[in-house]
Amino acid sequence: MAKPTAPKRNASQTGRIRGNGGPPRVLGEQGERTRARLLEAARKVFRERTYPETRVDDITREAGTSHGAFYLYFNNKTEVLEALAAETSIELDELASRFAGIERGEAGFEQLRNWIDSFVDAYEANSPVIIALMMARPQEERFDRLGREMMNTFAGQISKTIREATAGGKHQVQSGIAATALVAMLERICYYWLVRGAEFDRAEFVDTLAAIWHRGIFGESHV
Amino acid sequence: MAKPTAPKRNASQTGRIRGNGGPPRVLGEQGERTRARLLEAARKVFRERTYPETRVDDITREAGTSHGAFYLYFNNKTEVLEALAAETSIELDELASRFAGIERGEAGFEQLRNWIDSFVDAYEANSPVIIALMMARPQEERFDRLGREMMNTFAGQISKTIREATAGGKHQVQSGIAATALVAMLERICYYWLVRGAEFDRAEFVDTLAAIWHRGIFGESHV
Amino acid sequence: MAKPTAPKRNASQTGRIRGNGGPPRVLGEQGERTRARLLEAARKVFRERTYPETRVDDITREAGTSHGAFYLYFNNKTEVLEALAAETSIELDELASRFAGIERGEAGFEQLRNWIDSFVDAYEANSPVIIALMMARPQEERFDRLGREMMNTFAGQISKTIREATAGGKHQVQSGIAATALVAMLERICYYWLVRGAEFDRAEFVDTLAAIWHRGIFGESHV
Amino acid sequence: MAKPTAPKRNASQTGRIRGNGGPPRVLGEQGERTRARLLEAARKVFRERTYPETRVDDITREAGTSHGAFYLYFNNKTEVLEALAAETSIELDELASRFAGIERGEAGFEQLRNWIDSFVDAYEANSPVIIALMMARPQEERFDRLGREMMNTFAGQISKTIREATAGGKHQVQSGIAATALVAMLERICYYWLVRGAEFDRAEFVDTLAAIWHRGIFGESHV
DNA sequence: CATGAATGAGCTTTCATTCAT
DNA sequence: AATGAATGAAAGCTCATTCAT
Repeated sequence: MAKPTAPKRNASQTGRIRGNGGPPRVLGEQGERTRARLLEAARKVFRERTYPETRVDDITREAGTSHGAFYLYFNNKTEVLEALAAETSIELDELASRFAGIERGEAGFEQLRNWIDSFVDAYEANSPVIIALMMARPQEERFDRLGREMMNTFAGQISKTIREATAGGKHQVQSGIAATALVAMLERICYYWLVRGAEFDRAEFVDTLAAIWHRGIFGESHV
Repeated sequence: MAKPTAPKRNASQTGRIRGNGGPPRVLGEQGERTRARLLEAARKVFRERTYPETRVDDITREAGTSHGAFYLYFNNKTEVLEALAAETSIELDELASRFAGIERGEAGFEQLRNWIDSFVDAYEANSPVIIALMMARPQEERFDRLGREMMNTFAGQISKTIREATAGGKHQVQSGIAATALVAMLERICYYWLVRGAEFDRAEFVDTLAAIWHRGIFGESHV
Repeated sequence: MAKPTAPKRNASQTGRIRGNGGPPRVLGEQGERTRARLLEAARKVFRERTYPETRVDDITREAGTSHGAFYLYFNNKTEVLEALAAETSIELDELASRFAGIERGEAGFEQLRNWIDSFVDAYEANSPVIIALMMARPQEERFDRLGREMMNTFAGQISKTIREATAGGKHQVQSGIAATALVAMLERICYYWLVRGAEFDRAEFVDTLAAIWHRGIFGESHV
Repeated sequence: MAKPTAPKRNASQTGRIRGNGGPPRVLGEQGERTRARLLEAARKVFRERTYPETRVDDITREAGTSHGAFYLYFNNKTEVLEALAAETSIELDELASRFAGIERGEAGFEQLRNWIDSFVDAYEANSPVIIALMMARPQEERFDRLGREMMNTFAGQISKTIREATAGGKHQVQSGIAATALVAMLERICYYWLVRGAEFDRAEFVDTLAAIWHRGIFGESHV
């Protein structure tokens, strides 16, 4: 009875909730629940399969919705990641801001250990998103940009502390590079540990990383 | 928008040339040349497009061969990467072995600078392979394993040096973790710099990284 | 890129309001208003997007109703067009009937001009419906039939006049074919002009068309 | 074995024959045959189902090839129509050029009959393409343009003849409008007759159309 | 050795229609 | 009378791999 429509390359400006044309359409309670279910499912399968490897069907299957429901709440797969990234971003920004107070000396070391401990938690909780953003190919502009921003926010905070700390010393360090390097190290080693399954002891892990950071920021090697 | 399927292949991944049952077909001179051309082409397009984003067609087009020729020399796409990885592996092993002699003190710092400088060169030359292996998902067993091996070889060497250097000092460092962390740092920051286009000055870059490594390996932060 | 499916509907296409079994639900005042709003919205978006390209959502969005409301008043998309076609049909029938009086000679030419002028107005007002019906594919039985009927009603009237007018003359004309041809011409050229944007001057347009009709109906070419 | 690739929105520049990036790839004999088979199949199913209603699968099924083969020769459905349109275009241009010699008077009437007879043949042979182009929605730029061009080429030729013929006479005709109108008439009435199945006698059809054209171009109605 | 045509599973996305509230 | 969430059958397109020549 219904006459099939000719497919259009340039998708019509339709879309009910995925507000391509109209206002972003406020979701009802049930809709909000489904959307949340989809996000949670996405987070889970991204973790299991990696973002690029995840199929929309993996998400809906996990969420227990129909395939079509997905496109009721997101225009495409990238949008889910963006939504999750927003949450992650807030969490990481907060973490970065807590770096501000890190001091020199023994007390600082203790603070660093705690901070790194928190980083590990945050990484574990957000790894699917962090990884996706950190591994974004330059072609994926959105994610590339998000990834850079995340890195910059983070490294920026560290950089400031390094700049303040680095009074003199023999082997000077460029604070921007050093900060980026330290963050990169933290991110990557968490990846090896938590994702790729390297076997480290958490206490040793935190201690060691804290030590390297401490030396990298405040210290100068004994000559 | 389509994910190509892996038509059930019972073929093993061994043979250097197709026909996995017989003895690894020996290549004539012309065959060797074609194979080399394909490898070089692969290296080039992997750099431009990333391994997972590269299509077999991209490689053959670059190599100027027919599409079918590819499967004359490789059983599948993964094998090309493996072949390239073998070359990379040798180069990196050699680099790692040169780490053995790194000493304490000022002289060691100089050695470190040179070594890191070499690392940067090696990274630049081999980035497509390194990245592919470092980003391999656990599901991709072959690459996952190769990546681990690469990392282990590398970190193992560093680890030994650290173990020897770390006599005492306040904040003890677990040499395995530290080594992995330092290598991870080096790999990742090269990625940001050389692949994702962060703007660092090479001299500063090398100096800063050398300093962090030096402190991380030999040093203890001033308290 | 997807063609929506017609989930098997056993429902007939009759009822003015859903629930095809019972008597055609009488609408309250509010219902009548909503239905009218939907019809008006449909007419508007059909004009902008073409009937087959219009999504039910486009209509409800324009009408400011919920998506579901649409199916409260129409069994499916085709029914809206049918409803609009009914209105158009009346208007065109009336126009066709006014053709009856067209006379021979100079006076008739003037009448023809006026009549064609009215046709242009009617076309402009009803183009979305006319186009949809005229372009209906044979598979779309309903529309195909409606389109034929519209054409027949129209051409029938013209045909009669031609039959009466064509006394003798050299090149005989089959009145049925001629009438259909003239109507087809009028419809199509209005389409080029008003829809596809050909640039014609209205006065010239009406004069020229009137002349061709006049010659076609009454005239014989000078030999 | 093969690692599925992440889908990319911006399709890679790949494509072997469909020369999206490289040179248009010359087809071998077999390829040429398959391409021809696909074109012929497309022409057939376009006729049965209408261009917009035709699915790529309909074409490949008819051609007896796999779905993928289609995309080996055409980038998408529109390209097939374009390819067919090129052939049609040549045929129609040739037909239009043959209009040049049409004369006044009785001889001209005979010429016109023959010409219209040829038009009917050409229409019958090319209806799927002609219809697709004539019904192209303004949004489909390519087809819209092709359709206009076709119409202009045609009407241009007629227009010239009308301009030359129209010496004086009472009811002046704007040659551009008249030409477009006559062509539109011819196209549409062929559509009703040959596609929508109106029942006309061919001889009468040709005679009647020729008469209307003759009067329209040369004649003036008897007053 | 080499070619290039062919295959087909599988992915993303669309939208008419249904239905619980 | 109205809402808006959910469904699911297609459609277009991609590309690793196979194979006849």
